[in-house]
Amino acid sequence: MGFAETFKALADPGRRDILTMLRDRRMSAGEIGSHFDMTGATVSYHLNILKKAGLLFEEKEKNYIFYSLNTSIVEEVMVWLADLRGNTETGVSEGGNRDEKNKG
Amino acid sequence: MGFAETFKALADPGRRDILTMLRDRRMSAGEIGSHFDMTGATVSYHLNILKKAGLLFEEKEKNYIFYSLNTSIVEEVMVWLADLRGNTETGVSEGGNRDEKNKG
DNA sequence: CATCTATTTAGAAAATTTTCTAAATAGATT
DNA sequence: AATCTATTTAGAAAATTTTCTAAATAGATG
Repeated sequence: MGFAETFKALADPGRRDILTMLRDRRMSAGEIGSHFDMTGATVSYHLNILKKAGLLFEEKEKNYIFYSLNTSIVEEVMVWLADLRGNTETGVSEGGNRDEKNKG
Repeated sequence: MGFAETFKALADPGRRDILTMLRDRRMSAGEIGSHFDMTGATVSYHLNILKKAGLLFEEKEKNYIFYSLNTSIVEEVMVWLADLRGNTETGVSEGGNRDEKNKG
């Protein structure tokens, strides 16, 4: 894993659309692909990018493969961003901030 | 702006390091560059990517250019991710979720 | 004003990403 | 077992990103 892969995966608008589609329910690769003007092979490529980034779960059933969103990775990214921003609520820094700051 | 540019900017480890360096204080291009094994021109390229993504502020002083973090863009990304994850606290969807879900 | 310091811009090479077509895999159906 | 359906893998072409060197800009200083 690693944030590089995750942010890279999130950088593509089509891949973000895929994640949004999977927000509420799982979908097969084919159903996902039907929303795009792309080859199935290309959709498969994008699904693989998202999967390697840890953003998708995969379940094989019959000849289908169903994909769903891994929200825990989404949350990991949010935590990283929250630390970058600086923790405005608590006045306490989680990461590498060793100074007196964040008065609140 | 747009999320594509922002996520793409965040995808590079060096660029994330730059943002982390700027978490607490502004720094000049040269000071930023001194932390990396790269040409000044390359650092300038990365700073420009971050700036175009909306992640940096720029202040010119003397012959220096100081960069600092734009936390409001960081927060916009966090909001997008929070919506993707689904709003687990309130049970109310901000985005395109029109179903009964999120029991709490 | 010559020139030094800080930084960016230009242009090209190298590396990576994205896309396609064609072929491979694998389970389902006849 | 033949073949149909869903999806992935392979390999190559096209597009984009990253990096460098060299040159340009711009303000500061002797």
